[in-house]
Amino acid sequence: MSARLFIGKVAQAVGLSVQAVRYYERLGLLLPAERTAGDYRAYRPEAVERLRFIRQAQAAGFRLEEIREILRMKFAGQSPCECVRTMLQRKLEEVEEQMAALGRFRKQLRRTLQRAHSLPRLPHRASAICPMIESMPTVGNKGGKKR
Amino acid sequence: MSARLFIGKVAQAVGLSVQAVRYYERLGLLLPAERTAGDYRAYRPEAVERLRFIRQAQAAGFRLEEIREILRMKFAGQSPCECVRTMLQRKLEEVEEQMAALGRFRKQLRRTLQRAHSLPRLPHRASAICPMIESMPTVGNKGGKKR
DNA sequence: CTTGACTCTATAGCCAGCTATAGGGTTTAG
DNA sequence: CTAAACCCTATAGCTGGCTATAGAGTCAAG
Repeated sequence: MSARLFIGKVAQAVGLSVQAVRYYERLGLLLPAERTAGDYRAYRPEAVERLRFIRQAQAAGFRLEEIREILRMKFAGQSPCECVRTMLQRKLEEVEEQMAALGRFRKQLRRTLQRAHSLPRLPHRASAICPMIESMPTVGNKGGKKR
Repeated sequence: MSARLFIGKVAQAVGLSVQAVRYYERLGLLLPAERTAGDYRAYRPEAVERLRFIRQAQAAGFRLEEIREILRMKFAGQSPCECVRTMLQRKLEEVEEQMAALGRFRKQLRRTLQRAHSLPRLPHRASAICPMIESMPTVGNKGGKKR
């Protein structure tokens, strides 16, 4: 009789918005819940756990699509752990890369700011827009973003 | 007579797509070019320099909106350098923050992978989806992205 | 039975920086 | 004069993870 939760309760329990929960369902992260006669989603408590898992996995750096795959595997009776380990490994490498890129960018910024002290304040060459920026080497990458 | 470049040449000269150049114009980064009788944009060579500056500024980590402001200042006869310095300073702080967040995330990942070696391979508790992920502490932030 | 809180679907919008497409017109070498 | 290569505007779509809105229906307490 009880043990059925409407979406608002479920969302509240995990700290998500109602729309986010519906969104997860649309993406296939959440199995479609049973419905009441009036077409309300009626969740069982397991759904809350599943949503909590989703949040955990997000915190672990997984994208929703990846999470869906993990859940699908589990649902298919497989243990996703081996695969998850591989994914985590890959994440780690990505993070390393991002950090390296950010580090390069930071160095760049520092040097530019350093140089700023020794540049003439005003006026600039007429043709220049801002020597501070113009004197920066072009780094093909804008600071750790993909592209 | 010569010295007029159509958009394709200009784009090619700076390594942008034609659409990107038009997009910059729409955003106000590029002054509207003169037009031929047939409504083609006819650029003078300065436009190439301006676009190059835009790329530099992008590489410096500025967003297009910020670049537009810098250019507007210059156009208004002001020296944007002081302001640019402030912006660079702020960028630097942002980068520091991002790096710190990434560092925390990396630590997290490493610990999780470490723990993976000591976890039972199979089978998991029925209720668990993946203990590896479930054993991770929730870190409000998914690895250095904004949000 | 009313009322207010809740829910439903479907659609559009946000961020940033573009790319892709449709359906036309222009330029210029040969 | 033809034809290829170029250009024009306007609109829609991409990425990812949502949020916001409209317009309608449902649930449950009193």
